[in-house]
Amino acid sequence: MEHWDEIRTAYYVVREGTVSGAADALGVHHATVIRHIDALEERLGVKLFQRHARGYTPTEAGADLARVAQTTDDQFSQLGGRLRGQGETVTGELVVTALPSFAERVAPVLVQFQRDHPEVQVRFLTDARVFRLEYGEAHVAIRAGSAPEEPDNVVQPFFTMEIGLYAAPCYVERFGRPTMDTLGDHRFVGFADLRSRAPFMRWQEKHVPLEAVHFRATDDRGLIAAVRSGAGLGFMATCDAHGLVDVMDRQPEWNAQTWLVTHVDLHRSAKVQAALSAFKAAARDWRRDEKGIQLS
Amino acid sequence: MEHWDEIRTAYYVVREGTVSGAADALGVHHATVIRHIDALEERLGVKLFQRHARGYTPTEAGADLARVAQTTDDQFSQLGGRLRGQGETVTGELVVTALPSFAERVAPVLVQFQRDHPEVQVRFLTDARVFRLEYGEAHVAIRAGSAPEEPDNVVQPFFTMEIGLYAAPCYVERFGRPTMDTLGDHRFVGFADLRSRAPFMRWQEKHVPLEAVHFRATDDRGLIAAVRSGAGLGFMATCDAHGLVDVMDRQPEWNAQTWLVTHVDLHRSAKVQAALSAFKAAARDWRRDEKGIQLS
DNA sequence: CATTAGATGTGCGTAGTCGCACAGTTGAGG
DNA sequence: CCTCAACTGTGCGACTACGCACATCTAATG
Repeated sequence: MEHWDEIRTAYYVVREGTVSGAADALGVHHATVIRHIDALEERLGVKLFQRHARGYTPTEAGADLARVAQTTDDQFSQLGGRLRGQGETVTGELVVTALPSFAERVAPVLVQFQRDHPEVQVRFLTDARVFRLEYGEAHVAIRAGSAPEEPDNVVQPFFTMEIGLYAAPCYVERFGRPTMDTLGDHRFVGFADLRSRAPFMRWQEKHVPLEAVHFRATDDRGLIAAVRSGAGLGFMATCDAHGLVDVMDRQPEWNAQTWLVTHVDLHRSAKVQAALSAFKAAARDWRRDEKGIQLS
Repeated sequence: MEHWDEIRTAYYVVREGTVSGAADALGVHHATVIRHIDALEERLGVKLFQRHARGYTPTEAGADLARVAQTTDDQFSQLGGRLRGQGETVTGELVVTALPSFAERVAPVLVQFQRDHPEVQVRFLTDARVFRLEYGEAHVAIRAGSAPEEPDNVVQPFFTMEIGLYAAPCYVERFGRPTMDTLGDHRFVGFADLRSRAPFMRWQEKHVPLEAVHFRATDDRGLIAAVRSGAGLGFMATCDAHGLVDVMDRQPEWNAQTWLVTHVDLHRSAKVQAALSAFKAAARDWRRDEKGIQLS
């Protein structure tokens, strides 16, 4: 029971009553219809039709086949409508992945997105490991660092996370503020992973002697907690720094660029497009807010 | 949503997870599978799979399609089993048509056939008009007269209905028995339709003057009733003649040959074959009984 | 790190399938 | 009774779609 096209042909012959009518309805030549029927009967070893010069009348076997094919045709029609519409409606699941560090910034955007599109179910995966878009693990990934260059991934700039060098008030009270020349005299907080590719860490590696880093944390949360406790100077996003002291003029090379990454196969779908535009709108808002803060 | 074969291909890709696996399972080259998927996605305008070097993972659209195609595959498999088995099982309806004259002889055979095959529903159509096998009006037709020669009909001899010339006892008492020379002096019962092609009627036309036919009936039942009432001499089947007087030596040329006719498209099916063998067995029994009667 | 097995993707030649034209047949209608 | 229209059926030519071979890539394994 392979060759579903032949079943479809037989179904149309039952529906139309004649080979010619079925051929017209199918948009093929009537010789093709005859050949399909013959092949199907040959393969099944059962006569599906009684042939006469005025048309084909189905046998019981043919009528049985037509009933099954009828439901199949209906189901496929519905499916076709669903699939075609799926490109234009925003429904189903939206899977977004990001580094845990971005959770606080990204989550509100997703919550708002879900409110705007009540029919989507948002799944937000935060994990240190890199989810693979080409395996369908997520629709949208938020990546940091240099622009990803994997093939089949469409990459768009998201936002630049502004980074500053901060210290707890009690630390400043005790050790003062650093200058470019006195960096080695301060205590720094860094990442445990020495090979971190964060730009501010590259800067730290270059300008701060290794022995000046007295505290190392596995992730940004630990780093922030350490800085807040007065462990030393540490780089972090400006938004995370409330209550801390901005101890040095910000340098653009510290900033971490983030990217919105989608798989090319999913990028065109309306759902992903809607999510991307929501993210980009949020990024615009953030930029405006920062400028507002700067201006004020 | 035409091209059902492509849907089937996509379904197999979802099932197997890889294009190559699907190609093996389908028995085609993997290039064909790729082309089918590409064509289907192109036509639908929706990505069904995310491609990567280790295989194809379905998108939501692909998974949706696979669910529908799964049920379709199941239904088609069942259908295939049903249809293939249909050639070998004896179920469904069996439609037999015959002249009303044959009803009494044929009906018992059909009753027995239904007892032997409890799953068939017998429909026995008796009508003067000729049912057309090529339109699917019946599976088996019982015809009388010269062998039918329509194309696409397979014809087998059924039984020869032995015909005798009979009269009611009261008629014989009054007029005696006819000889070949005194036929014109007797009263005959015939068919109203002068163009009857029954062989005994042809004989009667040839040897009995028209004016000797004093009674004409539309069918054999009327004829028999007339003879029984003493209207005159009449031809009828030996089996219908109980209580009547066999007034003349039977001549073979009176006998009516009957035929079992089936349409070639249905002839090979087990159901029709079973019905035919039941009829032929019955005919054998009848011949044996007649010979037994002759011998006794 | 090199190797290998297994996967996707593409150009090319061929084989299978389709469309066309014509023949043959049936049923309807004047 | 004759004509006409519609349908089935078949041989032939063209074209599509298939299989093959090769290139390329990835992940796993030693």
